[in-house]
Amino acid sequence: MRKLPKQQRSRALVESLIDATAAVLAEHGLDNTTTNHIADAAGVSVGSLYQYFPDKESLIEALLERMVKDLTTAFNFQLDSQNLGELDLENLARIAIAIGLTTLRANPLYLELMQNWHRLPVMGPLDKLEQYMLNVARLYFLQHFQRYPVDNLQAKLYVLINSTLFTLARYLSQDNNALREQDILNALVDMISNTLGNK
Amino acid sequence: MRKLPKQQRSRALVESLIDATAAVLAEHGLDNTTTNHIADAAGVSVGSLYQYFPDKESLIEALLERMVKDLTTAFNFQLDSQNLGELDLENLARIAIAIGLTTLRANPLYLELMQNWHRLPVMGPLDKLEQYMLNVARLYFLQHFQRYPVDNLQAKLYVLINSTLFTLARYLSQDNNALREQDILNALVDMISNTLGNK
Amino acid sequence: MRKLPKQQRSRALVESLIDATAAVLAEHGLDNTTTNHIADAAGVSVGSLYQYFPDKESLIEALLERMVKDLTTAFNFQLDSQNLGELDLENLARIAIAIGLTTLRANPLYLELMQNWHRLPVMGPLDKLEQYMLNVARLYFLQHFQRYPVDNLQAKLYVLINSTLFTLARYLSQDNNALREQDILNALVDMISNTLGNK
Amino acid sequence: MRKLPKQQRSRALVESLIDATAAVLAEHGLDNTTTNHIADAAGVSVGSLYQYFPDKESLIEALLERMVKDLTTAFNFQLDSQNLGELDLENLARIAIAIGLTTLRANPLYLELMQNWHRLPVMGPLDKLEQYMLNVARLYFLQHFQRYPVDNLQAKLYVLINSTLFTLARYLSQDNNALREQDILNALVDMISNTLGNK
DNA sequence: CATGAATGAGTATTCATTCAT
DNA sequence: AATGAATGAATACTCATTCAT
Repeated sequence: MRKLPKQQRSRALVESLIDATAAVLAEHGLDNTTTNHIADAAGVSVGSLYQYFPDKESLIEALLERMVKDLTTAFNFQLDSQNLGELDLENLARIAIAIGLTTLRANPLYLELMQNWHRLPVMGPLDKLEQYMLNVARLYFLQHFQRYPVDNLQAKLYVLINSTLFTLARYLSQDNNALREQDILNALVDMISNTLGNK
Repeated sequence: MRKLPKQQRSRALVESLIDATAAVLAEHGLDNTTTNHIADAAGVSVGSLYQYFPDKESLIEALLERMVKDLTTAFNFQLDSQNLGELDLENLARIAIAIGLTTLRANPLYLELMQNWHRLPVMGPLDKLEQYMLNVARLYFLQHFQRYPVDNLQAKLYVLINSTLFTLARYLSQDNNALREQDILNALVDMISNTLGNK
Repeated sequence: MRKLPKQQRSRALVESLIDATAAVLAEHGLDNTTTNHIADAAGVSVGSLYQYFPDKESLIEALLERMVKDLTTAFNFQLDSQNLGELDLENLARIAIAIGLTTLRANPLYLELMQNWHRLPVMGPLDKLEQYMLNVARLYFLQHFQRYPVDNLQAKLYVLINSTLFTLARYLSQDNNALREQDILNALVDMISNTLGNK
Repeated sequence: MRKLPKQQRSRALVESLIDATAAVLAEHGLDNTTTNHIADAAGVSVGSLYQYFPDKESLIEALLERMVKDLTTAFNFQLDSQNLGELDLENLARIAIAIGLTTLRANPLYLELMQNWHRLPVMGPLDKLEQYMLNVARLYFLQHFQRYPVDNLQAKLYVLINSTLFTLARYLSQDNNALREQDILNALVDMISNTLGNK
């Protein structure tokens, strides 16, 4: 019972450092993000920063990991609360993408992050997101094999998941967009359901 | 008549600097690519480098632009030589992707580049490639409107083109891949033809 | 009576900190010897370390002092046990040097220390060793004035003692040595007895 | 003829950087000697410093090397000008030591250096001095073998040379000295001639 | 136009030391 | 007395860019 405070403080510090990383990243841009800035923004000394993170990269990685975790948490929550398993492919895809967009939009930083994703020094966490999506998708198809028998499923899932993730990322990172989000959303959903759905 | 030599020299110098950028990038990695290295590799002084390129980024940008140009040239060549206009959607997609992969593989540097694409300081040229593909695709559909009437064409093309480009890029940038290239290719082609083709 | 335990603990802690300093020094090298490492190795917090030593230098100084104390203790022991006073100069020198080498060799750390002596931040304890040797030597000559009347005794002792100490230190700190220890020893003894002995 | 200026400038810069190293070392002490200070003192940018020296250590090494070179040059000069070969051992030793002291005293920095010699990060150049002295001594004995046949010559020279060098260094590095330089000098000469001279 | 020596702002990281608990 | 989390000053080194020759 008396151990919690210390661990809580540590945890809080770690979180606040990731927050600070996000804030500095958003304000100064990736190139002007220094460890000293981050420490300042977190109201902590640089020394403390290095007590919790081995180097600068790991901070950005942690930030990305948090985003991925937020996304998967949001998905899991919906998967549990609604009976997503009952939905058909099209609606599932639509809802999944909507959840993703909502989660990203909920935290302005994540949008900033998406706008700079191609300059981040680490992509590792993306692999996790890809994996998570692949697993969820595989599970879904295991349960609905009858309804949606698919050739070459593995490759198709890989292609569709990466397509969706990167297309959304690119769409969000382009400022002036002639295309409406609704149309993009529809196109993505079409793409997914047409590729996987049997006709 | 006396101006040409000079312009030719300029042009040759510019090319050799881009070559050098590519070589240094491939050999030393993005992080150890310095302007001095590039100038050395090109057999030129740094000063001269800055005579032709305003900064380091522009060198990499030029390199990317060249890649994009190689790609579009290859596409154009095939588009002209074969009667691609006669092909159905599926075969067109398959051939287009094959051309892209062939062109990238023809220059080992381009593969290196793809493996580091997410760390490049510039993405600009990608826009051009996207634009080019969009234009070609639009043209194709203009000519085959009858055969392939498509709702929401603009958005679908945007989504499909970006999906294809980034999925390929990611596929090429992942070293150990459980998926065979052939399967990826098929999945991409399926995705494209199913999304655009009327059923 | 109740005070002793506390003082004993203090004493034990001080010793264990010096031990730890020695161990860390030997294992990580002078440059990677940090106060935190030392505290860890001693199983104590850094705070406690600073309760007993004002700064890092003082730890190394204490270590050197211990070495000097070990040396003088060994000398004293032999001086008492044998009747060194009865020996002639040559044998005295030979035995003294042998005692020194034996003592240094008995503790592997001391050898490490000698190999880095020129990088140690403190030389202070050396003064004490020099003083001790000077005193012993002076005493010896006081007792044998008749046998060994020497001009300029003070300066000669200073020169010989420093010569012996530093030459041995340098010899021990050079890894690959073409010269055999025995020859060095003989040369040193010759040097001492020829310089001080009357002819 | 047109190449000289550039090389001369380089050479001058190198020299001035070594001078600056010496000056900063003397003024701020070894611990507060930073590469930026040195560059400032040399009236040069840090970047330039690193164009000529790979790291900080190499600067100090160069300084020591210069001192060693000054010493050997002074010795060589005297060896040539006077017929040192004709001198007897005692006078040779006396003159050699005097030359050393004179050379060191001629440049106040060298004295500073001697006072901090045990804190210098490099000892390399000392090896060269030792070697030089050994060579000179060996040559002398080759020519005077008849007059001075010596047992165990190699070891004795090693011992005497290191003894002399380090004793002088230590003497110069001790501020308050009860002993007069003259006495030290005599003691050293006695030590050398008695150890090597046959009686 | 070419050169390449010179620049110097910029930054990640360490570690001796302190002090609130 | 003990702890160890927090501190933050301090520093070697890099590299894009400039400009005198």
